[in-house]
Amino acid sequence: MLMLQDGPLTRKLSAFVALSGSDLETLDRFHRRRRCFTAGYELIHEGQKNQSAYILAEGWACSYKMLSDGERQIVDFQVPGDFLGLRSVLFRTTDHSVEAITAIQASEVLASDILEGFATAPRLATAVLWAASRDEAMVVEHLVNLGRRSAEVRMAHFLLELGARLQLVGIGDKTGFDCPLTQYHLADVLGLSAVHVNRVLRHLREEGLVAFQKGRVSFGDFDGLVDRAGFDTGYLDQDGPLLR
Amino acid sequence: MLMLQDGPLTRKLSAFVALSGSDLETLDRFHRRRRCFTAGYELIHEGQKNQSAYILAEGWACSYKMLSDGERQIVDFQVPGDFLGLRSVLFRTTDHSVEAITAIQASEVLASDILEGFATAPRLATAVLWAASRDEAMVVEHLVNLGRRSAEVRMAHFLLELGARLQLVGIGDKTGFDCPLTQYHLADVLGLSAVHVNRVLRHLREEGLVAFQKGRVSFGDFDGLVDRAGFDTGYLDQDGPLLR
DNA sequence: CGATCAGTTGAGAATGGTCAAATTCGGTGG
DNA sequence: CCACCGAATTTGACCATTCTCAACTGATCG
Repeated sequence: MLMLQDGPLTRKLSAFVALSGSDLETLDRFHRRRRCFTAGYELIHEGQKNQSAYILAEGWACSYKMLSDGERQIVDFQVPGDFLGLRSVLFRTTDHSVEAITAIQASEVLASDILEGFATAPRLATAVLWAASRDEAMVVEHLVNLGRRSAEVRMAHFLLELGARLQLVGIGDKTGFDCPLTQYHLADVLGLSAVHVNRVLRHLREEGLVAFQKGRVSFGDFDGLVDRAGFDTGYLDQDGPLLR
Repeated sequence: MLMLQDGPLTRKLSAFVALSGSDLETLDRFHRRRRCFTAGYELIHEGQKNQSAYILAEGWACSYKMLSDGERQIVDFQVPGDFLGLRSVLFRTTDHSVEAITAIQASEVLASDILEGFATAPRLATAVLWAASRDEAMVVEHLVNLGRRSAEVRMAHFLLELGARLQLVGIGDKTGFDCPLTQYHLADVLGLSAVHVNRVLRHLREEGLVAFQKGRVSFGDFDGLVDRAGFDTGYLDQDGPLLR
């Protein structure tokens, strides 16, 4: 038997579906085309056609849309173990862009890899669809965040969600996590100005709930923060998919 | 050959993929379990398990999440030809609720219907996946709407999107469409207060761009409204799916 | 040692929310 | 047909959150 990779994607999927040896081999074949990109590189461009997808192995990325007035709305961040542009590989054009936030390593996955892989490893297929469904649930939760929560609650909720995602792939724990985002990134994902992000962070820090400083998020009072945010992990830990 | 139904879903899917006779027969079998629900009935409840999905044939519905403080964020409205809870049928639990806005007629679709149907009619499968992908793109666009657009632009954008969707299923045209939504519905989808919704509507009406009155949306100056909203239909009319 | 970029802070302005009170409208019972 | 009810809409006054502009600090980097 081969030495199989044990990357963050494997770790994430295994938390929800018990993958067989053949599933793991198929998943391993997804990682043949390893690529490196520098921080700021735009991997996927809105409106472009016939893109490939990637599995992020190392570093952070974000998906976003630009508006005509030059403003940007970040839809979501991607951390190790996440897919980049999975939907753009199944449908010809993509409706948003994806760029690297840090220097990243990612495996390029072709549409044919996915289609063939799913045919031979149905259990893997359902696991990947589960992950895609979770991503969609997160987008919906962001929508609620933007529509109905105050800046401070929004920030608290966002940091908790990010923490939960990172724990799942073994990065960070209850005390906090390393985080390469700038306050401008937070502004663009939360629909706030960078100035207000700064004020909100200060307030949360002064209350001893979370500190966001020098590339690290430190939870000072985890339960207090959960309470403040009204954070319910329900949308993150769904049951496994239908086909067992 | 049977007399096949020609509902709004058929109409919508046919606009993007040429469905064969056998696709249409399979699609027809999705419509065997016709149900009626009164206005306000909650078809799908957040957190519930093993739900079925529905195809909306007549009337309007909305999907939403409630917050702990009693506020509501509507994620999207569903109009004839849309699926209700498609994702909740493939994954065990659903992360949001769906309720009927008007009295509605909908066909109940079981997970087994979908899986069997997709096996025998792959072209139909890709068409349905295309529709699901379009729905996802709309959620992302709503996210951008909430995060980065002013109340007035948000409203304009929303009404234009709704108009475009309804035209596709043959309800309404460039002059406007009938619309059973209250200003409270608009507030809950746009993340505004009902009072402010009213003010924004008055302003748009006074400028002659759109009127929202007595259950009808009338476009007074369609091009002017498109301009005001920065509306770009790109995310709605994607190309057909990969498999032709 | 400039230059640049992220972060920080203050002052004033604007967008949108809250509260409260009319007004309109569709239906419903008499 | 009319009176009445409740829901939806409309408007005004005031308030809160968040934005914008502008300046300043501190770190990093060539």
